[in-house]
Amino acid sequence: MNIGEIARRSGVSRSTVSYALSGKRSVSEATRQRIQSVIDELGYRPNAAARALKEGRTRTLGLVVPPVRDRLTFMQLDFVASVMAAADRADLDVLLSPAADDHDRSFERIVGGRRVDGVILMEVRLKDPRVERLRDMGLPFVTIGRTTRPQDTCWVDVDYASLAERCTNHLVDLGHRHLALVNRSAELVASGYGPAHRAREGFNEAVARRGVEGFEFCCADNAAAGESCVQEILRTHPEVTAAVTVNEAALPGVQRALDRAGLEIPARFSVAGVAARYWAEQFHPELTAADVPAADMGAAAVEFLIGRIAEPDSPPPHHLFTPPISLRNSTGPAPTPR
Amino acid sequence: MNIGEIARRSGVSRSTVSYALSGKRSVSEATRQRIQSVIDELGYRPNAAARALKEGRTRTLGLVVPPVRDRLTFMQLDFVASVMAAADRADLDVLLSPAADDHDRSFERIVGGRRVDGVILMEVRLKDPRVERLRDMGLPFVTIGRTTRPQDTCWVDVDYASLAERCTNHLVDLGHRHLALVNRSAELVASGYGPAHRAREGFNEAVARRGVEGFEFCCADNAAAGESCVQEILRTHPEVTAAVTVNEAALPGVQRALDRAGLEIPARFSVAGVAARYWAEQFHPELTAADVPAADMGAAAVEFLIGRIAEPDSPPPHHLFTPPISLRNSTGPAPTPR
DNA sequence: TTGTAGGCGTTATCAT
DNA sequence: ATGATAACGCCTACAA
Repeated sequence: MNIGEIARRSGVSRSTVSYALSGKRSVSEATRQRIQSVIDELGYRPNAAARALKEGRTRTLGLVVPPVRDRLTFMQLDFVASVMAAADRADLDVLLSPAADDHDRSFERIVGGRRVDGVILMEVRLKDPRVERLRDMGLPFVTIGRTTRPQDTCWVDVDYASLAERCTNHLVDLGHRHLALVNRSAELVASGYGPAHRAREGFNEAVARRGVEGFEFCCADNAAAGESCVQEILRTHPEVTAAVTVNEAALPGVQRALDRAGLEIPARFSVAGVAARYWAEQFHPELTAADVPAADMGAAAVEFLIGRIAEPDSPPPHHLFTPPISLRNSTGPAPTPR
Repeated sequence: MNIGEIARRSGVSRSTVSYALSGKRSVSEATRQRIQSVIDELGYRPNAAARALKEGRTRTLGLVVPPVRDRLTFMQLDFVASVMAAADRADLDVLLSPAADDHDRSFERIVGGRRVDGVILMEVRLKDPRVERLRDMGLPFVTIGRTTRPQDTCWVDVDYASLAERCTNHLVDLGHRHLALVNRSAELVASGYGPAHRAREGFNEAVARRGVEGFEFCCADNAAAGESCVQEILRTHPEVTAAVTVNEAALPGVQRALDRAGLEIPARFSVAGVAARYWAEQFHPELTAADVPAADMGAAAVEFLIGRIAEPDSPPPHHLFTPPISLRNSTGPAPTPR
């Protein structure tokens, strides 16, 4: 079924059908209705490929997600969901691309084949070849997280440095003098993953300024790793009474390790951090944490991207989210040594 | 950058470039190399829309996911991830459509606009208008879950009836005489959601056959609902000593309610069910459960769909997954009444 | 108010 | 081994 067939059956030309549909020039009410009834009867829909070819745009957004080896974190999933929802509101489709770098076939197809009008790039690293590629292609894009040259790209990000710092300060204020940072995995740190680097900086900064002791531990994004990470903390640094965590996927393991060690939260051990609200509330007692506003970030990313598609040469906007730390029940005064 | 430009710079015709790329007719090694070097230099990629228009296929799969109000369950997420991975392996792109019924604009765009070669439909209901629509369109599709007329569609599903039955039998074998079923939400049941209906059937069947008492409780897909659901079970039926659950998202709440009621698992209360392995292992003690093989199901769905795209008139295959129940530590002998 | 015709970038048929 | 050309379905400038 194509526009020619509709035109034939309506007894008009193809252009009239096209205009009746787009409204870009006036069509007499009588013919408009006749055309519409034929369309309804046959269930005609314009072919998206033909339209894309002619118009030079696809009305589709690319969403580049980390390929699934370790499961996506809730934060990432919330983000995907909110991008979907925001795109849907704007009548845009979302094409998924599981790609960690610019050589992944999927990335190549979507970007090289001009399958999308713009791209949202999740989990960018400080130096990210995909960003270079998109820039070279002249394809509008928004990154989640910033690269090392944030001023000339469009991004949304979470201010991990300041959040880690504030969590640390909160714990020091409560009297804790020996703190651990449960960071993301060593691989992520090694690959130049911004949040991990900035969480470290913020933690180290706060620890130094307040004159207390801080130990950083890298931890893979899963519960088992969280459990063994906390076990290691307790073994190697028994004096530690509080932890800052930016690793939400490790939280259930953190919980379990503390439970098993008989360290009641927050009486004997305090935990504060950054997490999707879901995980914070899943923690027991509920976690004092900065709730990453993944939904807002997804909506902002889509909004930015739509703007850049419309005006590619406008200065790229960005937004650094610094959500407040919700005081819940996982932090308390440092236990008095006995 | 288009094929004409490559042809011009290589000093050949467009068709030669096309054939050099596709290999569908022989091209002399010399010209092939010349063309290739021009392509490499300019970074040319065939335009996907033009190709789709000409070839009549998009090399894209549509994945229809439930729109995000309640968060997607892990099972669903695993499924999305595995579809992505399987599609990627087959060099197919995935277009996302958040749609609960056939009138959702996103569904309409993707299906009506022929944006995809085939569709994977998640969370189908027993009677699902999207299925009718796809059938009418003649677009190949695979459903996750079966409708009431499973023989003439292509699907993969989990055998909830038999799994619920087997969990129930296991608990009865252990001496439990008063059991509860923690089912999915009342809305899902009302809307004709297959797994919820079939879990109920399997549970009722087993309970009747074994001559024990069974109570069904509907429960929304989140932890809070799980907690209040268990509280209600304990309040209204204090004689219940075991629960069968098909609601993985409720598990953390189930756990919390039992903990708070002081009912040790499995000494005082047993739980068995169906869940993504992740949740089963997250439970404490680990949950005796049938682990839904979401990854296998996603891969199978993609495989089926590719087959149907290739041969739309072949008899539609389907596969009912009946994963074994992994005996873990959440089930034990019924407590002796005191 | 409506029709005609060209072109978007590809692939493939028919020539050479 | 290669080239010219028509078609895929749509949109829109130009003409009437």
